[in-house]
Amino acid sequence: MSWTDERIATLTKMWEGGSTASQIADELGGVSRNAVIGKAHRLGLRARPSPVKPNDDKPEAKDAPAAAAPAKPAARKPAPVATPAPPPAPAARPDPAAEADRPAGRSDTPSQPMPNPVSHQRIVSVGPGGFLRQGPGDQQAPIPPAPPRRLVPAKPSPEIAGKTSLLDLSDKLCRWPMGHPGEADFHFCGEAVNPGFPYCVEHCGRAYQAQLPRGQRRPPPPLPFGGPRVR
DNA sequence: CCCTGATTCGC
DNA sequence: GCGAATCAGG
Repeated sequence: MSWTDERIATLTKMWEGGSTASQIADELGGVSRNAVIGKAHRLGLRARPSPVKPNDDKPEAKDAPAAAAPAKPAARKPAPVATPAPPPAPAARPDPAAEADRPAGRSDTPSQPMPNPVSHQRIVSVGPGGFLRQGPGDQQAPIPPAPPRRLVPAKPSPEIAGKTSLLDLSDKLCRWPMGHPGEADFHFCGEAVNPGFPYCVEHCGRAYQAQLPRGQRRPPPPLPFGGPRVR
């Protein structure tokens, strides 16, 4: 397998989206987890919570910096090269620049068909309500809402009028979330449930989907990544 | 053991 | 450039 533009794009999106190298690997198919990691690094996509080497940098203070070089594993690295040239490396490098300059190179032809984001069913990473599932290490804003200073009887906003709110839910009404929590018009489906399920028939179709065996996932997947929120 | 990403190095 | 082998932390 070779790294085509599309495969690289998938890799990039999934990597930045927080998918693990393993997930990316068997999503792409034909490549190993190592291959994905190797490629990701070659692409310059690095920096993401690695289990190893959290990088503990507290060098100077009063220690001689010179004696820190040959620490331990000489078994693999011969490298007898005498290169005592420590470049000052003055330029600070802002990382975000690397990913911002991509629009030109893309093959975004108008013939690209991706008209129906609703019908995609990537089970791995999009949850009900359209949230992108991420690893625990990837949470960015742990504290979204500033708590109100005074509790007030939650006046129903105009947007929610007639909608099924949390308090309206019963085991007869579909609990499928519409919109996103925190938004003014967040509510629930409210249709009559599919008996025995928490959702109506339509949303049961969204909630319960067959999981294909690992190796058998569809090879050319419509990407969930970059795709709009499903609603 | 399993998982993870990082790194090295022969190809 | 590629990726298996290896390392190392969770």
